[in-house]
Amino acid sequence: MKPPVSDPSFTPKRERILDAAEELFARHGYDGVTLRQIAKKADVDVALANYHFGKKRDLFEATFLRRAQILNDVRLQALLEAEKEGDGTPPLEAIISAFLRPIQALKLSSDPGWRNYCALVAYINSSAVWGEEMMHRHFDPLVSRYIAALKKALPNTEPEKIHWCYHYLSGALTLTLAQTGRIDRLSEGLCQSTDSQTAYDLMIPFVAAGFERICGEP
Amino acid sequence: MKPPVSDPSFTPKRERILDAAEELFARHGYDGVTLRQIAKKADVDVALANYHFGKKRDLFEATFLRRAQILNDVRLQALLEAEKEGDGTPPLEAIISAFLRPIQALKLSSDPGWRNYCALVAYINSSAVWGEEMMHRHFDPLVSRYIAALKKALPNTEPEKIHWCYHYLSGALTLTLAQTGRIDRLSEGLCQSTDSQTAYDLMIPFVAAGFERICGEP
DNA sequence: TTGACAATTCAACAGTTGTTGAATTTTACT
DNA sequence: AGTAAAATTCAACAACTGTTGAATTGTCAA
Repeated sequence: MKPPVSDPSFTPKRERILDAAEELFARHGYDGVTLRQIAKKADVDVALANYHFGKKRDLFEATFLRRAQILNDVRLQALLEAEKEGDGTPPLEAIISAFLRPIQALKLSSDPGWRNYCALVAYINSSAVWGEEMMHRHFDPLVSRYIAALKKALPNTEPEKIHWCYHYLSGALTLTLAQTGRIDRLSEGLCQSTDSQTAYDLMIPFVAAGFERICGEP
Repeated sequence: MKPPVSDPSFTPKRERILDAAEELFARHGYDGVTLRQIAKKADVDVALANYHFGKKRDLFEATFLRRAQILNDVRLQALLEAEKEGDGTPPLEAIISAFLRPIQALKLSSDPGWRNYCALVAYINSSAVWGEEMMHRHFDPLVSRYIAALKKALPNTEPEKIHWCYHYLSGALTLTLAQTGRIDRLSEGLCQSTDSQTAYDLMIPFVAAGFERICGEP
């Protein structure tokens, strides 16, 4: 029962609560999950969630925050590397790759928890109740850096258009993260929601072409 | 208290329940809304929802179904018209327009209920629990016709790619319908979630360019 | 007016919810 | 070994949930 140096408040059961909450919140949303369901899945007493995290709302936020910083870090690193390679102004597709590839990498990583977390982010981003506040506080600071890079890569473009294009990108990504299984049904098994490789390989050029059309670059 | 000829089971309070359910379900999701909240907003007794619709789940489905047929109808008409103008094989952008413009038109219509309904569809489409089954049953039959038209407009393209491109289109549309207000914040007021005109004017060429890039047409 | 039937409300149920304070166990340090 | 603190469980609460059957009101044709 040794805590990792990084987190002094580490506890196995505490972590299991977060894992269970991640999975359940991602699938059923905030109101679709009870603390007892979470406790049962984590094989823990109900009261323990309150002891560690306080109110249900705080547990939800803690679940969201646990991996948010990691995601922001790998994304920032990808953006910085793209800017280094591009001498300060990387080409459009490199910026979009730096935005999407880190997510793909995390989903393909050994930790299966990232799949649930991605679905959780999709839920939050689609929700008018949670999305506006939480995404803004914890993701928009970095997203603003991507927007700035896009403005540099697409000069002479009204900022308004760049924001709308990012909005479409965000939508395509969000539905991909949600993994609702609808594309599987609609394509009659031809495509799979879980096929991250194809999903991101095609999303990047798709979105890049959209940006170029709207923002009038070659 | 005269029922419109079209619906023999019409009742003002019944309709008010649907209106209230539409607004609340769209914003807070299925589990985030109680029957008492709906009844209160509709200024009606709780038991009346059960009398008219049965279980809560049935009320949810009835709310979804009320406008689904209308949406499918106007969309089908738009697709047929595009096919007529294009001599059976309308160009790519005409198909995408036939898919998106009807929604824009409904949102700009006099009935403000369509705004709530669009957010409800966004919620359902983003949900792994509801999306797979309900969207498949009630929307995919028509969507398959759009897919077929896309295949005709983009011959020599692997169907897999067309399905993924439609998936990105669906994602961009879904986030637009959700109207979470995030683009307002991120753009610092430069763009508004409620600005359907710009949202769809830009979405159509954005998506068309994406299709062309992936499916290799001029 | 009466009588039927639909629409609506009233009252109440059994089960579940988030949350809390006290009791118990485990951990870590001397 | 002993002890204080942290971690965990136990037991219970008041409030709220969806749902139902009986009672009341409204509607409209005979």
